[in-house]
Amino acid sequence: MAAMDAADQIRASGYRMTRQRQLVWDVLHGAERHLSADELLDAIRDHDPDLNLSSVYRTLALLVELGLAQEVRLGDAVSYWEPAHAQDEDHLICDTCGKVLHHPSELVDQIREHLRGHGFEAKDVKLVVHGQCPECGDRKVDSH
Amino acid sequence: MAAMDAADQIRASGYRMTRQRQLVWDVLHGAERHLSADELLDAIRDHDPDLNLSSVYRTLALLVELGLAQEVRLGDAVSYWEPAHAQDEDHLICDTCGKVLHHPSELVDQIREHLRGHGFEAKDVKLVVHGQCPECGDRKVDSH
DNA sequence: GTATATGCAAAGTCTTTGCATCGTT
DNA sequence: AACGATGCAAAGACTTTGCATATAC
Repeated sequence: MAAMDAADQIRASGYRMTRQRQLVWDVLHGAERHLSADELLDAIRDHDPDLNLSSVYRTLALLVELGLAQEVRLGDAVSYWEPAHAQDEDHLICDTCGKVLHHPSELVDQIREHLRGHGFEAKDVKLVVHGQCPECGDRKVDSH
Repeated sequence: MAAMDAADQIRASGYRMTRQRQLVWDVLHGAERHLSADELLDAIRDHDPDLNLSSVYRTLALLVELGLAQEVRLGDAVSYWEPAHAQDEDHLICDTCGKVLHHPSELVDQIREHLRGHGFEAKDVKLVVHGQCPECGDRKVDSH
């Protein structure tokens, strides 16, 4: 059973596969960190100078509709985007180096269970943590 | 030691106390849920029809500067505002009744400790959970 | 060939800012 | 009286939309 790639899934859903959609998906999928629509456009223009920002937005909306991408709001005015991973509900943002980590752990499940114990049935959990990642923390001596 | 109210604190910080600032503070402080700048304005206009949206924004910025209010981003385009409580780092949003609860618990501390155990020093933790609150959950029978 | 996707420009939403006037100190 | 705060309108940042053209199927 060959895995369906994004192009297949787009076509299988009755949409057309275009150069622009492929570019957006490739860059989004290959990115190490979250990108805003604008940053995505910049990155794509290295490969192909002719792509419009509105196409980026329209493609992102399509990818979200198909469950291939998701929007992330980190607390700024802009939205960031990443390939969809249901488990990536937590975002650890290092304020020193700027990296955004996903914490591959049971943390979100723990939160869910904790809340269930208090009667709140959690459907969607979003955890955004600013702080200092292990690498950056190592370089800084504790204050006392 | 009499507690300093918002008006005192504004004056003590060298700012002037105005009708507009008082209104914003009163409504913000008395609100049961998070309000956007626009909603805040609507609520205030019940008391006083002459208040400009830009004054609302400017007052909110001032209150944040003084540590009296804080901005909350729940995942929409708009910002919401509430009186500052360091402990209110979690927002439980009921998708059925729309209420926003603060979970008065040790949950955020647990998250912090969990992450510390993994080497990430959390400074600012934001937890936004959509789901169903105890009251609304009770009214709905489990699917099997 | 036809219907969908794109590019461009215009509009929309939320927030901020410049400037003359008003109001607190 | 002086200087900070307000109202108004204009501009800014980010995103969406209308429409003619281009392109995938």
